[in-house]
Amino acid sequence: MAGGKRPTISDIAKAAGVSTGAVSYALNNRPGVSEPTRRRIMDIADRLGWVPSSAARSLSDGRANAIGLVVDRPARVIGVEPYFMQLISGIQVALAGGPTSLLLQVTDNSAAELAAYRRWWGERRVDGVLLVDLVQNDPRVELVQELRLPAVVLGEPVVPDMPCVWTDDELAVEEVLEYLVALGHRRIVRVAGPTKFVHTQTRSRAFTTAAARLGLPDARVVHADYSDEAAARVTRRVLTSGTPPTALVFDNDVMAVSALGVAHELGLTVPDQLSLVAWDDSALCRLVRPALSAVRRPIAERGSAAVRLLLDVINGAPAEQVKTSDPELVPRSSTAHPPPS
Amino acid sequence: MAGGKRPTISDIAKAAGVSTGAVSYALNNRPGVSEPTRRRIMDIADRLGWVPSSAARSLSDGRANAIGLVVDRPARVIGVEPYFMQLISGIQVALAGGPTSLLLQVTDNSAAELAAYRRWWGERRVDGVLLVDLVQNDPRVELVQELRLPAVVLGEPVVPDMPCVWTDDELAVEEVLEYLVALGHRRIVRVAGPTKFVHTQTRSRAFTTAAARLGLPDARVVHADYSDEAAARVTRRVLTSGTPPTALVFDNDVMAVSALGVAHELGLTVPDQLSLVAWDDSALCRLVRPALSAVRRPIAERGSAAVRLLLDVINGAPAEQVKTSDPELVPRSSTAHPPPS
DNA sequence: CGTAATCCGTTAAGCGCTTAATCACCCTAC
DNA sequence: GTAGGGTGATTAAGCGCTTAACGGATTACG
Repeated sequence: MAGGKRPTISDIAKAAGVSTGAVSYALNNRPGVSEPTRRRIMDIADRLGWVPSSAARSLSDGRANAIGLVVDRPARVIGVEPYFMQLISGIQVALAGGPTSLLLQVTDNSAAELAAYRRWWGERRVDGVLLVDLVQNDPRVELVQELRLPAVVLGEPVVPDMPCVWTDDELAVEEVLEYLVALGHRRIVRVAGPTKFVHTQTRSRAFTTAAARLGLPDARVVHADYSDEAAARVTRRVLTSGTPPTALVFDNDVMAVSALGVAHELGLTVPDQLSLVAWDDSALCRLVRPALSAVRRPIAERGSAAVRLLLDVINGAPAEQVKTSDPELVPRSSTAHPPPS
Repeated sequence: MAGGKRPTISDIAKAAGVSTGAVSYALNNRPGVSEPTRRRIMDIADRLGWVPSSAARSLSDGRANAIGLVVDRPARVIGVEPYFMQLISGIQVALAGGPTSLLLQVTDNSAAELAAYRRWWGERRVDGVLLVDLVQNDPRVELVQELRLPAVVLGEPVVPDMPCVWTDDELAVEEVLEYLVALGHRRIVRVAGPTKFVHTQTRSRAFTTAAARLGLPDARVVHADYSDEAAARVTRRVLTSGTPPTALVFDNDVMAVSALGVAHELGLTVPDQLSLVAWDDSALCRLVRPALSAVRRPIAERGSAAVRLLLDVINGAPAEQVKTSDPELVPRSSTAHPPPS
């Protein structure tokens, strides 16, 4: 309680009249001390407000009691996306109560991200890491395998033997397309995030496949970078093309909202003349007028599940591939029948 | 480079044919080794890919090389506010390159936040902490002082001897009011965040003072909790009262956007019949139609400055109170002359 | 030429904790 | 009566690094 001096196990040992070894056994609930002694030691420990020094513990047992997350998105974009904060709050839920802390780093390029993992590993600062936004042949995967650094991917199981937590996005893509088709749409364009991301590719593939199955020859995918500027540019181009689509599906909320502005500017009313669907539901989607129909994914759940899996993997569990609950389309006011053509 | 085995200084010592002490001196750029030896040692060190073990270093020099940030906002709200992510990205900028990492925790009640600080201190896991969202007689201030845990407040200098980084919100409040008055508004209501926060009080006080100075008897402050639901409720009440205001000033972007929806629902056009100003500018403000006039604060700058100050304080520097650059009003399309009454 | 100062390096203790090895007892079994 | 087997404790080594204290060799100086 008092400021400055932190009690150590040897303070406890002195107070209890036993060796530090006994204190350690007692405090860690291991055999080697009698019940009365254990009780006495524990009483003294929390009377003194003892908390184990993480450095000492790490040094001796090799565990950092921390996991790392690095988010590689330019500062410009990072503030905008609610995704990460929701993810982090999910992570915390799974971490709460336990001895493990979260180390966070935000970088603005992939090299810095790799360097961060390497440094954390070298410093023995983390027991494992979470990997988000996987790209094709992601160098991080190679790195963590080379370093034997336990890691869990937040995303589809594309790397064999790599534990991951994923959400069935294909299902959601199909649901969205079927929903739009049921409304009468035939010309649908998907405004995707950067091609490099695995999840972008997954969704695009699912989109193309489902479009073929549903007989939509005009369905296509265009790319932007998640920013509102790029989305506006792309949307404008698409909407002013020869035979413009009647529905757009976006890879995040910001781009969808941005498109709403573009539609307005072009004199297109949403949803009567143009339907819009956002991915990742958010306050943004709810608040905007018209409110955006969106695919809601269990983001916090992903975070929690990933942490639990990572902690297991750190403890030597086999590399599972965990699926979260399914995403669902939340229809709001940005989708309706297409105008009669 | 290779997986599994991390080199230690004694590996380096062996390779260089010197003692570990010499290696330590060389690697830390301290006197005690000759230039050639130092160079040889350093070469070997980075050929081996040596990185100091943070646990070992902490244990021996007492430094954790980490700072902590705990954000106490309910999960429901956290994802929505771009504030924290921007803050974090500012924090990272100041941390980049150095040996210090960021430990992040999200809690949903104040007791858990206190417990987190206490635990980090006990575990010697952090060298200092950042305090956000100060409240009146904040128990965290007492705690860090009692523990002698270096801390920097992100907010106004209300606690003497407590280092802080603040932004001149009063100035911004005045600017906003003067701007609205210049447009012709006389009935202005401020929709604030929770009263408990010091920054809420500061702005409210500034608002009341400036309103008096400008001769606005009807100016008043109502409170919500930063959420869109609460804001909608409050806004609806205010706008349907006897003599409704012609301009509203909000404490965050989400509430302002929410109000936009309410206005729409009540058949009030923005900005012609109602002017809206958001605090903290964001993509949300830019993207919404009409785009919201907003007060832009240098949030990332705050984060960077706070980290720099905290690192100084940890190194024994005196408790400065640093002011960031001033906030500025960014006028957009949500503010205009009030309707002729 | 003897002594002091300087330079470069080694030794060893210590940071707080874990844990294998050991030990001192007491109990039981044959 | 002694070998064997538990208990419940202590001892001590070790995790990787820092750093005060020490020491041997070289150089400077009166």
